[in-house]
Amino acid sequence: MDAQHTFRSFLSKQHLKITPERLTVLNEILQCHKHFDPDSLFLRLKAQSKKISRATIYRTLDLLVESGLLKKLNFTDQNARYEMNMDVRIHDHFFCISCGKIIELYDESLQLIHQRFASKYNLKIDDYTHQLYGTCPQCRNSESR
Amino acid sequence: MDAQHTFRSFLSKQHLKITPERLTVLNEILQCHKHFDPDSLFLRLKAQSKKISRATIYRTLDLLVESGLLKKLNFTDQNARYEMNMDVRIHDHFFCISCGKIIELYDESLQLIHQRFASKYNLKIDDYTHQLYGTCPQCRNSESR
DNA sequence: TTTAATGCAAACGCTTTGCAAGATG
DNA sequence: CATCTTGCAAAGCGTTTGCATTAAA
Repeated sequence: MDAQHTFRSFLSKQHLKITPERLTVLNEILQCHKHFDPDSLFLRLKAQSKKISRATIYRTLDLLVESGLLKKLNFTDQNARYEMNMDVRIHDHFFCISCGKIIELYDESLQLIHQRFASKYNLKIDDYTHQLYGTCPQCRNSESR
Repeated sequence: MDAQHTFRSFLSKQHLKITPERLTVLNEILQCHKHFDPDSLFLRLKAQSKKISRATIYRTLDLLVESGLLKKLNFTDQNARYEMNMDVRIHDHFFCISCGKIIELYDESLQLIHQRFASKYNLKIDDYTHQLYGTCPQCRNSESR
C-alpha cells in the first residue's frame, strides 16, 4: 500500500476531506530529501508556484503524523523537523553541530535496551528518539586546516 | 569540586562576573527536582521573593550549559527542559505522554552502540539524547478503569 | 447543502535582544 | 573606572487559531 493510498484512506475514515493542498504536500514530501522542516517545504512549494499557506502546511503535517506516515523529530534547535516514516526501523540520527548534516543510524540492539527498560519499570513504549550530536569527518578536516 | 565552585571558576576564566543573580539561579537548581523548565524556575524564585527577570534566567541557563553543569533536554513539546549534569551517565529518559512524568534510564550497552556508529561513519560524538515516549503503569491503570 | 478546508492576518508562547541604569572586578 | 550584568519592554520566531470564503462530499 503506497503512501497516497494510506493517506487517502486515513482521511476518509476520519471523515476528513481529500483536498489538492493535502495531496500536494504529501507528494512534495515523497519527492524531497528525507528530512525537512515546515518552512523549507513551504518555500519549495512556493518555488514551484504551488501556493499553499504555511497554516495549511502545518495542519497537513499534523495529519500526516496522525496517519503514521510522518514522524516528527526534535533536535535542539528551534524548528521542528519531519521525516517520512516509511522505514520504521530508523529512529536514530546523528546531527553534525558544525554543518547541520544528518546521518541516519540503526542498530537492532537498541530494541533490547528498550525492552529491558520497559519490563524494569513496567512501561508501555510507543515511540522514541535517539539523537547523537558531534562533528562529521568533513567538518573535522576543515577545522584542523 | 562542587557545582558552586565549578561555576565560579568557569565565570572567572571567561572574565565574566559572579553576581548574586547567577548564584541564586544555580542554588535553586541544586535544590529543586532534577528536571525543570525555565519558567517554573522563574516562578519558584518569584515565590521566594527572589525577583530575577526571565531574561537573566535564560542567560544564566545558557552559561550553566556552557560550563557543563547543566544539560538541555529536548522533548516534543514546546518548552526547553534542563537537568543538572552531575551524574553524567544519565542521558536517557522516559516521558509519559499522559501525565508528563519523567523517568531516568540508564543502560551501559548504549555506549557500545554509539562506539559502533562512531567508527562506522568516522564521527566524533560529543553528546546525545535518547527519549522514550509512552505511558507509565499508573496512567495505564487509570485509563482502563 | 452540509460539513470541512483554505488563506489571511492576528495571536501565541517561548526565547532573545537593545538599551539605559546599576553592579562587579 | 572600564567592563559586564541587570531588568524592562519590545522584538523574534516558529507555530497556532479565528474567521470569512471556498470547496469537497
